[in-house]
Amino acid sequence: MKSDEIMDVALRRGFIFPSSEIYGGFSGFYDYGHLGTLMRRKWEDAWRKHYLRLNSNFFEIDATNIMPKNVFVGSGHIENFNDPLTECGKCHSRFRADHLIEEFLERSAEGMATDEMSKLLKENSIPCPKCGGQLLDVKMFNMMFEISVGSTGESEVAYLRPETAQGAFLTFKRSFNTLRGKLPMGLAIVGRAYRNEISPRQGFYRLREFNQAELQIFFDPDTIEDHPNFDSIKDVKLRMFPLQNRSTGEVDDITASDLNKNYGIPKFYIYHLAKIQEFYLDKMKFPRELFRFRELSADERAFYNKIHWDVEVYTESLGGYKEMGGLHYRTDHDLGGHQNASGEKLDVNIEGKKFIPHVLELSFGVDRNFWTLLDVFYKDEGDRKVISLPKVVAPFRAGIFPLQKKGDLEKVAKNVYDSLSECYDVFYDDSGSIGRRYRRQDEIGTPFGVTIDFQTLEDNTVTIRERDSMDQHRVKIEDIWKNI
RNA sequence: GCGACUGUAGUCUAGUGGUUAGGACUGGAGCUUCCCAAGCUUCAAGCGCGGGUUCGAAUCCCGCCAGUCGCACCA
Repeated sequence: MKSDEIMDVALRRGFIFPSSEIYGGFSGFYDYGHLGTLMRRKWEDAWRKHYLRLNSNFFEIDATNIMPKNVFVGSGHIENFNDPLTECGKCHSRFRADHLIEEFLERSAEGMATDEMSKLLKENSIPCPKCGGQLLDVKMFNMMFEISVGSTGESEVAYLRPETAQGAFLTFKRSFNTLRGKLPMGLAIVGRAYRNEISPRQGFYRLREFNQAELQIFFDPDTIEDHPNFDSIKDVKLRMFPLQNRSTGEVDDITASDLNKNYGIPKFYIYHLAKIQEFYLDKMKFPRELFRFRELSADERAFYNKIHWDVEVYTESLGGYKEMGGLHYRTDHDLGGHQNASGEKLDVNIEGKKFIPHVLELSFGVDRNFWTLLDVFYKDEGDRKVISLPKVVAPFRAGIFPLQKKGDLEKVAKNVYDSLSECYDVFYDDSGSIGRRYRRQDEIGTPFGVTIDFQTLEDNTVTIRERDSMDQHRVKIEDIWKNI
């Protein structure tokens, strides 16, 4: 199994570890080791570089992970993240209690207390839809982690954020003012989010504590049909998997302008699809055929998302195309919801025009992207294992090797290491044969090896060895940086 | 959360009531002027956790934790 092989490398070399492992582990939680931390940071930096540069009015902010209950009343999470569940006493299947009541009694169960639902189930002898057995008491299952803030007694109910996005909506008013009232405005947050998954399967794919990179773009809905830079991407062929292709599984290459003309998707949305694809194909170097945008059906997407395509990458270890992120046109759902719940005016007034800005959300799961990079670029070539990570995300840019551990070689190698360390993460290794040291670096994705040998002492040149081709060439020490 | 199966160094694995728990790979130190996993010497590292049965438990029983699969869940 490929996921075992990747997990093997990840554990052995220090990408990720099960959390709290010496106490038996903790399902749905993982720690990042030294390589994983380097690599994730690089992915995040590449993400920042790519998306924040789309517009000079896009910035990163940082918000708290803990927020009071009312925030999630306003966001809708209290209502939508809180499912009343009942379990069959006989076959142990679980069902949404409110759905059963609505179905059997044909009455709304909205806002109904759990006690009342339990009573209704019992009084009307609503049976288990699967085996006819008796249903047990209704319990709320909340996907959010609830915590209490403050000393016991007067503590306030709060939650760990289930997505980073809310921070951008909550600071919208201040951010908009400090950025001097211009739209579009982008607020990015890269950070942790928490969801109390019932059963976090699939190893590293569904976590209870995870990292997100999200960009909320606030804009005037009247401008959605255009984007000032649309012409720059109008001929780009996008990898689209629309609903009507579900049965065939085929991905269509559709140019940006055709998407606009024939599919009626607004240019503002398409522009960002193109930039997302650029990130995956040009920056992350994923093979084109592994990438697609998947259109979600009305059932699959949240009611407030007017347009929603997921970003998917074919990930062998996870068994197919997997969601890496999504592009969500959320309209004024977020700011409108918070305006209603908080009583705070969140509309803007631009040259006499008053409106609540709409939101286009670019949302990515960092950990999933991290895992998928390992998956896509890992190869077992028989006599060596190699992860052909693109330079921008490889934990180390180069390994520095003195051919032998002899006085002068070591001294020169240390100097090379020190000077390259100024701009790159580099790794120094003087133990084992030179071949073994190359292989060690291949396995963690280091693109280059720099070897200091006896010739170096004569003419100041070193060997640069390239990871994927294993080719070597000599360059002067002062030219190394140009060659890696 | 339910059911089935599973858990021996970092990895793979031998061991079915009495073993100094064995091996391979990996890792560390050293030898070899060493450019693609050579070899030699040497060191380190393990029975998931907790109870119970027994004179004695990696081995049998129970609970927990974790993993895989199925069901449910995935706003």
